[in-house]
Amino acid sequence: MSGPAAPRNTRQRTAIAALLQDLDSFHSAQTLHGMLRERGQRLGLTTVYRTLQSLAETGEVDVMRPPSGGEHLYRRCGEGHHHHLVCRSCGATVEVDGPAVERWAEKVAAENGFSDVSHTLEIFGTCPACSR
Amino acid sequence: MSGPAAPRNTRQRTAIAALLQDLDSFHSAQTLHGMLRERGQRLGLTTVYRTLQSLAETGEVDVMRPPSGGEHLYRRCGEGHHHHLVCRSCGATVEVDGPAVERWAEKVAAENGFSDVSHTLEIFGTCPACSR
DNA sequence: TGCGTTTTTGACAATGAAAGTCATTTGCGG
DNA sequence: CCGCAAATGACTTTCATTGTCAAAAACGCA
Ligand SMILES: [Zn+2]
Ligand SMILES: [Zn+2]
Ligand SMILES: [Zn+2]
Ligand SMILES: [Zn+2]
Repeated sequence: MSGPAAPRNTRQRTAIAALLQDLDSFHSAQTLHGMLRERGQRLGLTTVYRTLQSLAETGEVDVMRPPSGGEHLYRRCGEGHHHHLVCRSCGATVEVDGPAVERWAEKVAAENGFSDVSHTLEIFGTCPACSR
Repeated sequence: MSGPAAPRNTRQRTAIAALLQDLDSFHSAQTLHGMLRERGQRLGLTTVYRTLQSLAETGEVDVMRPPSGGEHLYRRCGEGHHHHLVCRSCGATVEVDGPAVERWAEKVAAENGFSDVSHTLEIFGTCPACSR
């Protein structure tokens, strides 16, 4: 009956979590790994991949796949369901909520007899700083 | 001043377009290539990739990247902006419209000073046929 | 604090989708 | 039918991500 064993507190996992706390935009595993090395951390890229995956599974970080293609991007986000307004140029991200959208998605799915419904929604644009 | 030269009418391009007309769910380049070969068509995978990319650029097909990861999926869709309600199990797809969502996205972006706005939105679920 | 068990790590190899290469083929305008 | 630019495809390359497995580290317990 014991839940799914909590991950152990390793130096690497702690460093990754700490870095994500400091960042407010989405970054790839490779970029995060680079940042950590610059900070003097010694860890493997494989570990970064695995840890991000683990954090994503428990909902501690959000994952997004940019429509333009390329790597998966990760960001430490607030609790609960939300969406993102992301700057295409600098990655600056604003968490947004849309209760009406949530209801609309549920309704559309129900009308078509779909069950077990989820959705993805991201808004992209150029942020004020970048449009100068 | 001449527009961007129209693509030539090749046997391969015609076959790909024709196959997409017959299908109503999203499929990967590899899957489409396999289907075409089964139909007796002789063409290279590279050509399928290139043609799908070309069709996507002109908006003749929609591209989606499943959140679960994996290959890009393509589907011949109706004109104009719309979104998709997709069965996670069989890929069955319903095109859906949400004018209110469009306005909401615009408003959220405007409120945050973002310009040049676009968005992605897909709804996933289990279709009636698959939930039997 | 020392031990034993189990998880985590990381260097390296393997995978696989997608893009690049380039010689050959082919559509198409004249 | 000619000529040329675009398209094709077998092959190579790229590169994000996952698999492997021996060594290292965490943690419950004595
Ligand atoms: Zn988020
Ligand atoms: Zn939502
Ligand atoms: Zn289905
Ligand atoms: Zn829309």
